[in-house]
Amino acid sequence: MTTSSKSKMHQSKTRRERVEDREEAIIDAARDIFNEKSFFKATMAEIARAAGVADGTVYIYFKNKEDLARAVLAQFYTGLTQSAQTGVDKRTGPKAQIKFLARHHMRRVRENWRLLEMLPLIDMTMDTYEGSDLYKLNRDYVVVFDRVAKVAAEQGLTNPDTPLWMLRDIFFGAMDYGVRTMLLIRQNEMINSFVDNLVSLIFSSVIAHQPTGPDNVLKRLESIADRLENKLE
Amino acid sequence: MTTSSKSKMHQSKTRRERVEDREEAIIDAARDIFNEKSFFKATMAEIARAAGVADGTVYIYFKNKEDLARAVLAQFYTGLTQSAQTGVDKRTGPKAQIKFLARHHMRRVRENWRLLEMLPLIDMTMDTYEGSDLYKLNRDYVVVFDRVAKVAAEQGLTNPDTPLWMLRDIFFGAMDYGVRTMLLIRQNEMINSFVDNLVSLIFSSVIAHQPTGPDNVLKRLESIADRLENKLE
Amino acid sequence: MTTSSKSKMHQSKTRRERVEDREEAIIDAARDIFNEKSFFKATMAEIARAAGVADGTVYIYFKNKEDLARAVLAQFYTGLTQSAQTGVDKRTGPKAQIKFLARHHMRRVRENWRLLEMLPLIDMTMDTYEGSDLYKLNRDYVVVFDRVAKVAAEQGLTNPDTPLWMLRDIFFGAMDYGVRTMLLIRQNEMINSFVDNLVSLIFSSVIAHQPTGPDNVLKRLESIADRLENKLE
Amino acid sequence: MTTSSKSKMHQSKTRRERVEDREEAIIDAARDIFNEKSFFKATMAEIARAAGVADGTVYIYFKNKEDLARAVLAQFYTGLTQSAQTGVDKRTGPKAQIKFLARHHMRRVRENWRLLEMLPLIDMTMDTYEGSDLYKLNRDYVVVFDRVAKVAAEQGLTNPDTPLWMLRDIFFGAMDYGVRTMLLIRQNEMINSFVDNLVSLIFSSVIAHQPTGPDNVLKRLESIADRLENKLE
DNA sequence: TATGAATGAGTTTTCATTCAT
DNA sequence: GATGAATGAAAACTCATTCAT
Repeated sequence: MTTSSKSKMHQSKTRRERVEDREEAIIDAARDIFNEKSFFKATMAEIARAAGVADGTVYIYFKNKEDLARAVLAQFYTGLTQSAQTGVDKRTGPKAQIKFLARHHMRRVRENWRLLEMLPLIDMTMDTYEGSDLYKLNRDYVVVFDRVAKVAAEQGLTNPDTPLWMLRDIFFGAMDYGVRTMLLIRQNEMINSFVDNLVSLIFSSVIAHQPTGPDNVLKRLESIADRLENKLE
Repeated sequence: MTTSSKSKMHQSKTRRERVEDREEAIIDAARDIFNEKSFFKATMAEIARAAGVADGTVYIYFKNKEDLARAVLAQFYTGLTQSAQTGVDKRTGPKAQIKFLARHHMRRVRENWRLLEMLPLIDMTMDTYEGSDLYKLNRDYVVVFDRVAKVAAEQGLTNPDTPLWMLRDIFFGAMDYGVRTMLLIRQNEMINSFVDNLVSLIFSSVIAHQPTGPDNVLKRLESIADRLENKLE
Repeated sequence: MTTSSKSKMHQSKTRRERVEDREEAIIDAARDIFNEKSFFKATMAEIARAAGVADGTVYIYFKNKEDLARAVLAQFYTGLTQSAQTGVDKRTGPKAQIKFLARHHMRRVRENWRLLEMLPLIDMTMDTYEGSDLYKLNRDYVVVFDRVAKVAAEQGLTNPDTPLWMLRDIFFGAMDYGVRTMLLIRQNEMINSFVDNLVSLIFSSVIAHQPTGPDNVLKRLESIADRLENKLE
Repeated sequence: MTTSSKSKMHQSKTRRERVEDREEAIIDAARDIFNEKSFFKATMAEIARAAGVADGTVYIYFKNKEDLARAVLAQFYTGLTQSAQTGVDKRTGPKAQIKFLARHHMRRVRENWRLLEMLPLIDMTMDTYEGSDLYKLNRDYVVVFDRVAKVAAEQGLTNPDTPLWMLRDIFFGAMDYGVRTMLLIRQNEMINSFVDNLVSLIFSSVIAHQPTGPDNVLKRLESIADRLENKLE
């Protein structure tokens, strides 16, 4: 590569573009390696090799291994949010949208679960997770769900007693766990059935939600019984 | 522990007992360190120091670091299953039992979440997770839930369309995820509220078909009164 | 084990005998392990296990690993010398005796070559090899050859210009080397042919001056016939 | 090594040259340490220190300790073969050439005997010694002898009954053994005398090699006596 | 910017040896 | 004498990170 070629205006890539290409190549390579071997078993040399750059070059773009991992997760979440939102926009009605989100999430998690395991390893270390870039990106992602769930709630499709954040934890938690057991011991293609059940559960709670007088009393009595029982331990 | 069981009065412990104590001391120390620092950041030297033994001693009891981690998880699951079952036995009715299991699970996971993160690191490596000791212990634990959930299903308290294993994944998944978000950004003491919502979600799908009758609540209250009386004697 | 049983006169072994048995058992086990794995790859625990004693017991009989190795080699050389001398005594004429020694040596070395590799590892460390016990035992062994070779020289069967010690080095050196190449790349059963050639080389230099007379051969055959007759009685 | 080969005058070495220097420095250091302390007693840290590099640097050039030892032996054998062949080429006549080879070998072995002891430790481990690089290098070396010995045989200077490989084993075996006893208990400078005797032995065997009728009968009778005698044991 | 050789702290693991029982 | 659990010094090897070119 001669220096003269760099000065021409009609060259295909600007210096900035080339730099961005490199950065992306490194992130892509890191994502694959991290996802294949987990954060601790992956080595920087391996990642550099996969990216087609020298060991030292990685440190020009990323301060250290953890920083690189953060960038990988950031890229992952950004893409995830984007495709999630795009899919939601294409659909009508909260139920269809949530179903899409569920399927979309499970597929992506299934392909990248080892990547996602890095999150607590990396970010929880920092006392200041809230406020961190990664936290914000994760927030952006779940907001896609939140918006749809809010509409569902407004339409009376979900149980008004369950706060949104809890619904969200149940939604994502069930899927993350489900993906793992599917990977381990179940056929891979139960995602659709899993999603149907999960979504119908979330929506079904409201079907009969018409508390009457005696029901309320019973509920309160049950709650009292629970509390007494737990104290008995 | 009675002293009478020892053959010689002038020595507090037999050699065998001391060996067992040591093994337990090492497991205990390892559990604490693993839970504090995660598998990869914990060092064997650190664990040995915490257990009050020399570095080499750990290797008398455990073949290597992974083997030690396996023992830690085995001990954890065994205790978890035991206390779960004990708590279930003390309660009447699937709903109360499931509520107990949920609270119990969340409390334990909250204190040991980094420990539980070791599981995929260790056991997924083996191609034969099914059939591994750890798999069996985990199985034993979820079976406690399965039994209760089965009764609930038989009583028509849950949605008959949702298979048991899916209910299980939703149950445990929601909690594991919930614990994390609580640790990160929410007040620690939302567990009760979270559990109430999760359980009501699981049961709610049929709430209208077979409402909890006054009989059940009365029975539970009577049972609680009995136990309180016994305790106060 | 009660003390009373030790005081009885009719017991099969005296205390001293039992101690000697143990010592021998340890040496035997050590010999096998050393020969199988070499000095550095063999572990004391392994040897103790093979000998059927506890780790610490080995150190009652031998100061340390090197000391044990020395004892093993001493036992080996003692036996080697003994069987060499016995075989020589049974034969008549230097040539037959040397041939026997050669075959005997090669067979033993072939079975124990890794054992013999310990010698330089152990004894050369000491600046005072001459004067060491092992040196003396090795000396005793080669003396068996020396005596026969001296007779051969006196009978003019060997080249009078070659000093005895050189003949000895050639003799043993050729065999030790030959055994190795046989172990590595040649059929195991070339020993006889190798010996014939080596011995004929040593003797051949004078083959023309004093050809083996018919008398000698006749004498040997007569001696053999005698012994066969004795054996058949 | 000429300076003209470098592209820039102001730098003494190119990066590539420095890398090669380092590799050689490590091999040289390793050779010295291995030769002084033997494979197992030498430590990688010690070798690194002697080579003037950090511990980790050694592992850039050699996969592990065994690999380093292999490189040391390879370098040793390559040099040995080269100087042997050069010396042979300078001389005329098989006898003079063999004498040179003998002296050359003994001098080199005397300075490096502990190095050569590594060979069985390293290469015998591999089931496939034949075909290994080290085997080939060793082969190349003995071939220098083989070629000369073949000429000697063709000129009728050696006993035609002794196969070449046996002559080779006797030649090298006698010397390796001789070096050891010289190191241990004899004056160092007996090499020349040893070589003269060994070579004359190898060549003398043929002096009188003209088997006549009665001689053959005697030989056969002797062989029979041998066999009978060995059976008598 | 890019390179990749060099670094060296840090880790796991082994094993000869000791010593309380 | 016998035991075997405990010790802890070593040693091999790894890898994130740096820096001269």
